[in-house]
Amino acid sequence: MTGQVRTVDGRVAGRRGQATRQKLLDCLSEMLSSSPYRDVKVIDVARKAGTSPATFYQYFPDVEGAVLEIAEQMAAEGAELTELVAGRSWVGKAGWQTAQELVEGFLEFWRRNDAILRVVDLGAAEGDKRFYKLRMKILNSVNNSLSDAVAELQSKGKVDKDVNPAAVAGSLVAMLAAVASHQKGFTSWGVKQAELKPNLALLVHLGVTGKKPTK
Amino acid sequence: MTGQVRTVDGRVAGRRGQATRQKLLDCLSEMLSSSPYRDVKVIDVARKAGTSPATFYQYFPDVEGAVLEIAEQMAAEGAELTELVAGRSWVGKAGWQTAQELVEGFLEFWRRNDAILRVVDLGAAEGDKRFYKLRMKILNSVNNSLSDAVAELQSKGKVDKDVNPAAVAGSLVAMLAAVASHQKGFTSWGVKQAELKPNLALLVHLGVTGKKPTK
DNA sequence: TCGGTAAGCTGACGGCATGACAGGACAAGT
DNA sequence: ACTTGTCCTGTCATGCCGTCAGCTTACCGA
Repeated sequence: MTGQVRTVDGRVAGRRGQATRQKLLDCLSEMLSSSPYRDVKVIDVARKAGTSPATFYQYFPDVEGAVLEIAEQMAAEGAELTELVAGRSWVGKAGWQTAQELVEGFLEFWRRNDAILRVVDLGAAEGDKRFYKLRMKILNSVNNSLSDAVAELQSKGKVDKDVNPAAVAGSLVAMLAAVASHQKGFTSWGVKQAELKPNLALLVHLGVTGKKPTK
Repeated sequence: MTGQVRTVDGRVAGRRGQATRQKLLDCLSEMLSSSPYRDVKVIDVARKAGTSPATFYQYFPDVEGAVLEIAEQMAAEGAELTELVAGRSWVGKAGWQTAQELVEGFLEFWRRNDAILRVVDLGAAEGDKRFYKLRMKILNSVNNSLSDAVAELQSKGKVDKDVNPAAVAGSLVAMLAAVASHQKGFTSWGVKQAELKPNLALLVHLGVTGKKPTK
């Protein structure tokens, strides 16, 4: 089932090959963190991995292809985001707790993977379907959970009927992602990291429930 | 005062030179809309403008430099965003109106300039100070207005004291920008354009005032 | 009208990244 | 030792980058 790892020309990769491949991915990942996407060259990645450009092209069609691979791995790990929202309560003090933990976990995940997420975001915004589906895959768990929570509160009459749960959930998730990408930007608006989180949590809680949290 | 337009090697650009320069910028702008940022080459831009790569380098240090120029022009136009928020009321029906018009105007502005804004966003996220300041310049008017609005409501006791106006405003602006960049993404979550706007307006209103709008 | 001067443009070039291929090195089984 | 298939790299044609010298064009004052 788990499709074997293959080289570009169709051979199956053995133990050594997979190690090389992974090393290339790791080095690419590092490069993405330290220099602008536009300037990341195959030759640099290969050099850093102690191999040659030709080797890189044996495993990946181009830089973009390798980035997709890294992103795919990250998306798999991103399942951890599900735990932040699945089956949580959004009423009373527990609701405030849920919002806080969601914000905390989301920002942490984004910070840990910011370099690749930046590129995924760019690809998605440019309309590349592969990146775009990947972005959905990563955000889906959170998005669906939030959407369900809104829909449930709505069915109980606690949220207005003309609210579209998917739209609200998507917007909140987009907000979290954007703020995470530009965390540094906030400091120059005089907002400290620590202050940011509770305010974000407040917005999430307001968006989901329509009410201020009880703390 | 208005620093004369200069070539890279210090000459002042005359009428003809400025026209060429602008043509290059226009063509670059077009290219950014139609192909991924990473694949935009100087030679393509030059060809499209009916000139040679050497001419491009006469006016700009590199692609990034030219993009900054385009973004700068756009930031100047972006003053129109100020009108969406300056001196508006956030109470009662007028408040709902303000939120709606802000969302509408913001999305429109972003859609019109999405290609350059994508690149600015990327540059800012990568930590490039020039892009980062540019992004602030564009968003500042909206951000400051929202921040002021929250602070005012706060001083009247209508918003909790532990809310940080700048953090809330910044987060809302980031949300608007992110949603605008990924508008297409929402359609595959089953959310239509037309549905998106009122829900965004709702979130903005909730964030600023802490209350549901009266419609 | 006629230089003189500065603006404007380009051909050409060394340098480097890309992407493809064929062939050599290596490990594992027989 | 020999075979087989994996793994890596040297090499090469191609194409973009970024620079420079030098040519053309426009403007201006005498």
